[in-house]
Amino acid sequence: MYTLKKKEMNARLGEFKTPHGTIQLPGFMNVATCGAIKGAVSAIDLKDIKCQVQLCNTYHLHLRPGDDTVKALGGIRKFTSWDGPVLTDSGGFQVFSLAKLRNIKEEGVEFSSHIDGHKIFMGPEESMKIQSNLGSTIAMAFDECIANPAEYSYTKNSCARTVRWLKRCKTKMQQLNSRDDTLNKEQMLFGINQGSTYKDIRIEHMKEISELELNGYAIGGLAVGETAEEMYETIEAVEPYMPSDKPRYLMGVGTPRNIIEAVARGVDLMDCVMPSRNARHGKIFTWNGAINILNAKYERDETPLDINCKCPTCLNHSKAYVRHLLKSGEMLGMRLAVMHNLYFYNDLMEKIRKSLFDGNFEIFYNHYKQIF
RNA sequence: GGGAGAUUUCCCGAGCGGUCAAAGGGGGCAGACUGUAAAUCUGUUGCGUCACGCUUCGGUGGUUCGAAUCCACCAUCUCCCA
Repeated sequence: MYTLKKKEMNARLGEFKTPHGTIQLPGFMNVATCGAIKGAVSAIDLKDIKCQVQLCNTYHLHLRPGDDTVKALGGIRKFTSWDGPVLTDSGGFQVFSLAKLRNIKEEGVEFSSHIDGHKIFMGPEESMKIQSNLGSTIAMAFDECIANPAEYSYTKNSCARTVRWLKRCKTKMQQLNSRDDTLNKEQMLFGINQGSTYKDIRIEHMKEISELELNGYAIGGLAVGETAEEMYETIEAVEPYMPSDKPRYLMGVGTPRNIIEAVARGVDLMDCVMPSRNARHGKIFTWNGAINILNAKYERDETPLDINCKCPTCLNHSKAYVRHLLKSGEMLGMRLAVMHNLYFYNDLMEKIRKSLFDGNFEIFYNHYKQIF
């Protein structure tokens, strides 16, 4: 259940009660695609990096270890030893990212496994079944994330299909939630808005899916090649049509700047691989902008990654040490960098919430849009 | 003591007379990364007044219009025979 506590500009301070814990909004979801945040970060570390929600992936966990296995082991939360909320992405994004390995039809999508090439079929029913087996807190609707740029007519047809798929998702989930052997009978469902950068299609699509009374609504298909300005304009166009009593989730976004811009436009939830992936590649987020810790100038820098950061890495280690570990290919280097970046993102959300609570989000926004 | 082979740009390693400032790795330097086929990918890596010129392939001489590539000697290393 979503509660709006305060609003400034279009930004919403709120909270979202789930059976697995309350998520303070605006919030960031930490991406653990295969059941772990890449970079050797375990669920027992998540509290230290202020993580509220984990995001896992239907497609990946279905392939390995298999959603039936996860179910047999008590579900994704028990399996990973994380007792907080988990959102599972539907596999819809893989329709986009595995473009060369798939074939889209009305019933669903045929993939070739990226692991061994074997054929797998996933449609709305399959995705819901898998997510039910995983026992996540929130399941995402199975959608098609359209590549950018996209033809108008293709986009329109695809969105119409995504609505049909969404209805099938809802029906299937109701069925699954009422079964005795279902792990999480209160599993929630979020719908996903698509429409590329065509505002009329976006709005029409949003209107249609908002009628389905889902637990939350996501904006998908952004940050896939369009400019940041186009992304912001798309959010602005769609936002008035998103139910205000439900959480709004902008999928797969983004940079710290993208995040404050999205929050300022009424977005509550985000997720992105950027903090973890960039950390593995040496790009470190700080309150003074991003730095590349691999740069030679940090070879003897004894200061922490960010002088103002209270993460486990910054409290204990220097730039020089993290740089050395990363350069040497030591796993610890990735771990320390990933922990920092994720803490930074979660801390960013916390500071956004505080500024909203204190009534100075606009000052915060204007200040950090200069830096990020 | 005799015989065979090696020595290449930071490292490893191609090259066997011109198209070689010299393949390919590694390392270095820099960049990218947005619901993770991503511990990945891209660029760059002798010097300069940089669409041209200069100096490099153990050393010194030599052959040739032209040498990292051929010859002689020297140095160092490896292996085989005594």
